[in-house]
Amino acid sequence: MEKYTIKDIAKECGVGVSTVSRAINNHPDINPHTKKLILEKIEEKNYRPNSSARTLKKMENNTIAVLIKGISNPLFHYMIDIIQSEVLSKDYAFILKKVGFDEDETIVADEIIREQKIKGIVFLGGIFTHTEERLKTLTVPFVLSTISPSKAIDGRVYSAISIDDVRESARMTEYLIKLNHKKIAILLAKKEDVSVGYLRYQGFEETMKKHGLKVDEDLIIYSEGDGDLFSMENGYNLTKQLLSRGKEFTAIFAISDRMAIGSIKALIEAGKKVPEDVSVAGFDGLDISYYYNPSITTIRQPVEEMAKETIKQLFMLIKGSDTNKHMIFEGSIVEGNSTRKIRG
Amino acid sequence: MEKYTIKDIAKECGVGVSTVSRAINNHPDINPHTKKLILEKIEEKNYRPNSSARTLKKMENNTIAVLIKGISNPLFHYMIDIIQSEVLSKDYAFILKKVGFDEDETIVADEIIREQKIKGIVFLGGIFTHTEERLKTLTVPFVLSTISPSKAIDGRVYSAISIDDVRESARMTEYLIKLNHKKIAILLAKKEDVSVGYLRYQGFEETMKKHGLKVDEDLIIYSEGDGDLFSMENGYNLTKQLLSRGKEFTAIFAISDRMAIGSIKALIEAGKKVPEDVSVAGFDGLDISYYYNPSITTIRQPVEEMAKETIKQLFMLIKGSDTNKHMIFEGSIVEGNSTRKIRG
DNA sequence: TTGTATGCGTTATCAG
DNA sequence: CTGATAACGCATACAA
Repeated sequence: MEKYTIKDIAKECGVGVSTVSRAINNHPDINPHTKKLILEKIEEKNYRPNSSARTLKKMENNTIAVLIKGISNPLFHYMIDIIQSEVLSKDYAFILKKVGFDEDETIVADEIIREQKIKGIVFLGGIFTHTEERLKTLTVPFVLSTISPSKAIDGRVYSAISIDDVRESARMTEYLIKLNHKKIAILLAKKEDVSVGYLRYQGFEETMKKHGLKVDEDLIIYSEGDGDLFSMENGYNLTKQLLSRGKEFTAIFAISDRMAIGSIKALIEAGKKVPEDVSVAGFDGLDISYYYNPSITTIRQPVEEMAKETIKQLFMLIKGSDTNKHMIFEGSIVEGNSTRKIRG
Repeated sequence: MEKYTIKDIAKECGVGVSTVSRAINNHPDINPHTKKLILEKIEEKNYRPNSSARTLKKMENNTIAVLIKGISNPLFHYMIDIIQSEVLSKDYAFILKKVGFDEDETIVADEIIREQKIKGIVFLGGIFTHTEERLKTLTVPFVLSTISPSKAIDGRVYSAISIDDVRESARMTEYLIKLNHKKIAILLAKKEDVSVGYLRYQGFEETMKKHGLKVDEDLIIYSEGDGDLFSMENGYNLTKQLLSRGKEFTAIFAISDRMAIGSIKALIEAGKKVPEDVSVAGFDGLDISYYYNPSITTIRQPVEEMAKETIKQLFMLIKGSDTNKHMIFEGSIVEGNSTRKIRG
């Protein structure tokens, strides 16, 4: 009972182990009758091949690992759902691994690759802090998903699925400006951030300038510390900081929906009404942005498509393609009740 | 480069493989000098032992698997965080596996056990639909976490960490009644539910009766269909159903915070104000219940403690304990602005 | 303190 | 179509 192996199956069926192996792995050259017999016995005894022995022998492991940075980001839940089912439908196993905000995911990836001989990796979330050197050490195909590429690194060494953060941020900024907002505060990630945070700021700044509007330094709020900077809590704290500066503003652009929620909370606590006194915009297009009160104006990321494309790209690489692609998806404004047109 | 094994290390160091193995596994009987030499070489070559070979040889895999049903439930994110770090701190590996709502997690567990020879399992979330028979097939220690035990099954065959859903639900009902609410609608899971959904209804019903209040059949809304019934979307739909019945009510008790959010959304859309026209209460104590507008009155589950206790129990079982425990944690009311006192 | 040899459960090769 | 047997990489009993 304790260990029940292929040998036991073979013995009980009166055949050799290789025959059993053939039955398990759907090899063509096996007598259908014997095969049926074996499979029935396997079913009866509830036998399952030892995966360690299997991967040891085959020196390959049909497994895709998803390394997720920020498991509390609801944006990823759909994606995981889709990715998992896509992976399983291709008869690959699926590993989900949470990476801490202070961990280097390439190191985690490297360990998994060496230890488990997996076939591919999806890096989900986090910001782009990888050096070209480190990316090159990854010996299996991988795709960066919802992680904006860095211009500093040769794009040919990695595949990425993302939106154009600069463009989408500009889109939102345009929208706010069209509503006559001129004094727009923005809640950002860390000052040193070179990824999502920086890109979204860039789109904001460009658009402001394009419209001849000045970006007031005092209305730019950077995050500090570690942990999940895109959280409600951080949005809440940043907004309190903003309010304490005493500067006038008519709109807040939070670079995530969750930050926007925290921001609205802080505003309400301070006795301000949204959108009557202040308009607040988010980014991501989470469900909660619709269900929040007021519903939040946001940029919707096409998560389903992005998840599917992530897997598609990954499998193309696994199947031998050697051209890394950077797929940029288009977001869209979802108008909520957290923003309003003010007098110009 | 492609495959770099313990043999290569041994060869390059001019020692035998067993010596290398001893160095890796911190065996006592090894010359410190040789050990240092070997470890340096390992570092230099970035060698990592093949985990398949390892577990195959040892026929054991120091791994804990968490099978999570409902990855979008934020309640679980903290727990996973804590569980993962607790597990890793004990030098066990950690596997996270998402189980679909329509999947039988005991079957998934069984597969992992047989294939991967893991040491223990945490079932996180979902409802208790396991038969005693199936639970007994599980050959490794496991703990049901945040899953309310079923009275129908001999408690000695499994360990469980949970709150007392009946008691906590009663607690919330008491609270609403104290605010003079008499016509309370309740949003539930499926009618056939024998787990969380049923237990929370039971606490509600008992408390209503205790106070001589009648439970109006028309104010009980059951969910239908599959998928995540505790979601915002479902709360939204159930509330629309409730409203369409045209019955009078002054409060809604949603059995999850997310349902409560959906519920409030539906009420607002219908032109009702929360809490002025209708009070809404949730259950779970998610962060969002604080950040929502209005903040939501809810029952806080002590997730940190529960997560820690889950792992503690699991490891006690792994270490040889054979007494299954059912730890019941106490929740607490968190008063928000979604409920108010009405005239008695 | 060290090296050699064996076997963990499986798949692949090759001879029947 | 089938069965014996050799690997896969590692840990360990045993010999040195």
